[in-house]
Amino acid sequence: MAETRWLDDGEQQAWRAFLMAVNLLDGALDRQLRHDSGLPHAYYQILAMLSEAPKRELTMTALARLLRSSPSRLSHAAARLEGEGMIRRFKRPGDRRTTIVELTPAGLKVLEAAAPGHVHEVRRVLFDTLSREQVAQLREISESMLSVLDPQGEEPRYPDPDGIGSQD
Amino acid sequence: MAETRWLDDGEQQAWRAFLMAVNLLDGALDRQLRHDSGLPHAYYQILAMLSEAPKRELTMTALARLLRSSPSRLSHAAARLEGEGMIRRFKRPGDRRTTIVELTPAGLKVLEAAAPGHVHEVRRVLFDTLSREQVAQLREISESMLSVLDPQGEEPRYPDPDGIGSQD
DNA sequence: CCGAAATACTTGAGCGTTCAATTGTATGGC
DNA sequence: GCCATACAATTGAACGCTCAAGTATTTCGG
Repeated sequence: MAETRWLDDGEQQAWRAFLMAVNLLDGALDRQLRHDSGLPHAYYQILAMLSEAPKRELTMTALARLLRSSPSRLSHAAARLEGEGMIRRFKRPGDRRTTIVELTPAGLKVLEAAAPGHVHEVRRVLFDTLSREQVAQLREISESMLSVLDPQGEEPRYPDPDGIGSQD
Repeated sequence: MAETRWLDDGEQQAWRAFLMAVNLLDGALDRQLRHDSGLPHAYYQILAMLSEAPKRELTMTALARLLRSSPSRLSHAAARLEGEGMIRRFKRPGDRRTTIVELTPAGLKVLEAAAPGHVHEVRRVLFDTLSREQVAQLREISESMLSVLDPQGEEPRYPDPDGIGSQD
């Protein structure tokens, strides 16, 4: 391997600040959601994603792909969420490998109850502190990272027929 | 609570991209470090922080503060790292509540061995994809978040007497 | 000084994530 | 049609993190 090119001062400071911020951000969101709704952030995202899908259902694989989650992680999560009645799982007729996950009315209720507090927290720790310009910058930076971290990154766009909308 | 102000399109897209990116970034760093050195990213950060401290030692509380880690988390981590001989813990003479953590030569070796691969990965997924300007933007955005997430945020500056430098 | 409160850290249970292995099902080559 | 391969999802163990509770020590008010 070639000689390591260490981070210069600017990079170092950006990196450290970024790491700390992300670390704390994640903790804050998770804590707020867990406290107010009993859901970890990752589980909230599952419900949110389902709520926007046509018929509020997706295959496990599609859902995992959208959330950039491993199949295993999703499977474990689905087990809990199904046990609590927030989602339902059933095999797709015609391909018995495929499992379809559907958001139940109970799950939708939980999501809708959790959404306002969550959005409030996202605003508090992120958007309220950033200018409109910084939001655009953050988006470009994030997409830049995604181009490396997830080159295949498709982001299927639904017409959002009757999901509850921009709750995340 | 007042009517919820949902995220507008720009915010929504920035937020989603940011979430995915951070999620994948964290996974990538953790995977690389675990694979190449057996250390989770959080543990690597502990060693890195210690390596920069005077005499390569800090109290548990100071270390936790610097890493924005809970005392509990650090305590668990220290137990494992000590068990593997990478750090050493001892009581401070004069205040028997206080525990001092010291990076051992063995711990420093592990850190130095892990550093190049880690920095390479950080470059690959972050700095290589960003312009110099974007790095500055990311830093400001991060510090903006920190002002809310960690208002007390002191960042003690050591003269870096003989830590191995900018390995993180 | 004495007891209450603060400080410093540790512990154990519960939980989500990861990784590797496993099961079951569909498909493509021949 | 058959078998190897790919695909879809699940499982269980290991492990790090969180939270709440606990231990030990020090400080501080009256």
